[in-house]
Amino acid sequence: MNKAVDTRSQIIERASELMMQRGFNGFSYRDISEPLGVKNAAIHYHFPSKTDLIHALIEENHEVLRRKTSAFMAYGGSAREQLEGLFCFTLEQCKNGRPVCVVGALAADYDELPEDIRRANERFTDDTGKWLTRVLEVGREQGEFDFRGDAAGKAIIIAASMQGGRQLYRVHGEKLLHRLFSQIRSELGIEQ
Amino acid sequence: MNKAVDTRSQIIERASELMMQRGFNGFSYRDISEPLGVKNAAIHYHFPSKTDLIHALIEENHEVLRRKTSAFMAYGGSAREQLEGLFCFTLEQCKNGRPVCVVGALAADYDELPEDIRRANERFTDDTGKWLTRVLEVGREQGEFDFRGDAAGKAIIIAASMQGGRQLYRVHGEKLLHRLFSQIRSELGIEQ
DNA sequence: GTCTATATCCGGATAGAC
DNA sequence: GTCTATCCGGATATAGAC
Repeated sequence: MNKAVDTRSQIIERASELMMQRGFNGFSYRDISEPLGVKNAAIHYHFPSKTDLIHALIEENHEVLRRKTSAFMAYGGSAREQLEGLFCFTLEQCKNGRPVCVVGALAADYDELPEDIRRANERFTDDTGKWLTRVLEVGREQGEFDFRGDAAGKAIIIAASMQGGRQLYRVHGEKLLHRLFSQIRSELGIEQ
Repeated sequence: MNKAVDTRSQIIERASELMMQRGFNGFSYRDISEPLGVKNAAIHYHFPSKTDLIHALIEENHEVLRRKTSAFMAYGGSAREQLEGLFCFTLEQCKNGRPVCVVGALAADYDELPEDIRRANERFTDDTGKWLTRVLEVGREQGEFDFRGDAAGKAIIIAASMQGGRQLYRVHGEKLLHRLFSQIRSELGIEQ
């Protein structure tokens, strides 16, 4: 692993953090280069334009999600644990200064974004929705969850509320997220 | 109503639209002044700084919400109608190029915002939560809704999912919002 | 692969004329 | 109350040296 690879991944890491903190228009190249101890030109070398950087960043986040969820999809496991993992992940991200998820961070600028970024974003949310639907289905089959109706519909309201919850976290803090998680558990028939 | 008042309110109107479209950092004074046929300086006359403008904009939106909801709070009415009004309002806003609500638009930049704007935002979301909780309570009392547990918790998940739904609207379009609305209705025991 | 230096543009904001 | 003119800082991006 040479220096270039290292710088490249550090840029993506820092850019992800900034995106989730401040959105697409909320950070500059200096916010990345300064803490990394490199110059703006170094970023342009790895990613010619800002949209190239964003594209790489979405793919990277997608890849992380894939790794985290593939084990469950392939071999089965506790649905309850998967759900709590989602809650935990969301809470940790918020606490670590990443209160806006990638999709949310891009939402504000969506129609200015190039087509390929929109596609990448679409695939990302699609995969998340499918994973959550599967968790709900498996959880019901295994008797961990108790709910009626369409698992896909349930997945939509949960996924949407997690995104909205991140926004409300900013305004009302951690307590609100815990109340949201409690409500979701309660609606899945999980005694707490 | 003289010219100044008119310009002032037009600025707020246009700024609201831009905020909900692109977020705090996503628009400039030119985006406001050009379509209004005035110069940037005119905006600075009415609102010395950008945060002054944002503050006025939140208050204005809050006022609109207050007017829309006060009748229900004071005299009672159909809770179902109120809920459908919320759905309709959200969908119309999305379709009219306002896919991000004020809270969401500010979320990305929240910790850069001055204290008074944060307060205004807090009051806004508080009032929304209280209104929705009341709608759910009244709806259950009147037999329009059927759900168990805490109405405030239900309000949180619904409010959060509406905000998140707006973000997902960008990625997956109107169909997703309709599925979200259906799911909420179904979880409130409303036959469709 | 990373640097320095620079180009180009656009942002919010202010001063002062009308 | 709105204009013109201007300031100043910061943004993305490029050219060419090392």
